[in-house]
Amino acid sequence: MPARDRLSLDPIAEARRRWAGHGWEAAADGMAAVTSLMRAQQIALARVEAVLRPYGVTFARYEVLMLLFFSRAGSLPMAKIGKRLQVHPTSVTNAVDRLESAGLVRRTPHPTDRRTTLVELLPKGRELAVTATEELNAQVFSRPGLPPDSVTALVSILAEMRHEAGDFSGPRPSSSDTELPAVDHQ
Amino acid sequence: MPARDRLSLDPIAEARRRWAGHGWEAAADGMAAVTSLMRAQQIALARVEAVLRPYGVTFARYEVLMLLFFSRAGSLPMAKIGKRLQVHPTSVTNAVDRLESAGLVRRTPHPTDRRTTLVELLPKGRELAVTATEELNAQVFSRPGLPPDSVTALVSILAEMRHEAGDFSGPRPSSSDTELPAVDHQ
DNA sequence: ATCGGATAGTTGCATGTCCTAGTGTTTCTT
DNA sequence: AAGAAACACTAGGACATGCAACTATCCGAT
Repeated sequence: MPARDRLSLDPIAEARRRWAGHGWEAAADGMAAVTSLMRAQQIALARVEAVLRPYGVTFARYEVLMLLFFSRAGSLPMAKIGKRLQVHPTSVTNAVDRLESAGLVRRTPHPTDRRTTLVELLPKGRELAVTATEELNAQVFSRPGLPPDSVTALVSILAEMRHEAGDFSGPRPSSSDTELPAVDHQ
Repeated sequence: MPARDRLSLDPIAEARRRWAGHGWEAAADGMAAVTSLMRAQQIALARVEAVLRPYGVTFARYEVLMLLFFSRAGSLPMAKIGKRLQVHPTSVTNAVDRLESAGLVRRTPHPTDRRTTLVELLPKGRELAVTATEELNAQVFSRPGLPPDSVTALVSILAEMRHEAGDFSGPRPSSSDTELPAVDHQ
């Protein structure tokens, strides 16, 4: 994260004005939204990866680890990982390859379905998951650089957008859902 | 964009519940925000790149094109492009290399400062900028998959986040700023 | 006038992600 | 039993990012 010179004006606000000034008013807000999303993701990812780097995992691999961490048996089929994380099967293969090389997970055959291979979280991986998460929580997640209201509003709006894009079919979680007690359903 | 199976439940809402159920309440919302950001960006980027693909440019290169398009002289120094788009100098070199190969821009020496090279938008690049933008406006920016209120709220929240992260030092644009007429200032 | 630091841009290299396409195996469906 | 579908892997390419090293140029301070 190089300390780049900060600009005096918000470049996205400027771009939005230029869009509007060019007769593209109807699309100006959408353009600003998409561009903001790109930049904000970049910022968030950089913060997360900086914390994760000492542990030798990327965010993609950390997500795999956490998925296994929260799974009942501590293991999941490759395909299920891909679906839950919304990534390509090849990306799962790649991520698991590296996690396996690092001794954090292990591939084991599925007991009944011989097509599928299970990914099993090893003790070392479980330990790393906890440690890295506590570090992430402390350094990033518990201080996202926004007031709490904005954070929940952001989550809510993005959930709406993801739902609209077809990420999940169930009811769109409203912000009030986030206040409900944890219902354990598998 | 493969038509992946949509999940029944919002995976991020589930992860948030698990975080909370594990004693990590203070970080649960932040985790959900960061994860949502990642996924939403992926969705938005996929939509944009799908529109841009026929034109042979990526979003990164399209942004360079638009920056030049809106510049007074139709040309900018490399360094200025990097600062405005918040990307590394190497990324600018890379993007300009490809834009130049495609005959969309041209490198020219700076008249007074012989260190800097100017990137000049060529007619073909200007034409592509307009055409691609109109396509993007029609297919993505003018229908972001969110009600207008949510779009402006999103832009506002992300602006707050970017400002907090040090992206720009000026006043944080409030949502009301987006309603102001286009003031042309260079 | 010149020395040294800062700036501009490029290059090479490594890492990581995503995607397509093709392969082989296994399971499900009819 | 035959065909369709699902699962995982491999190879290869495109792309963005980041760091380090290098050259050339500019500019400020002595």
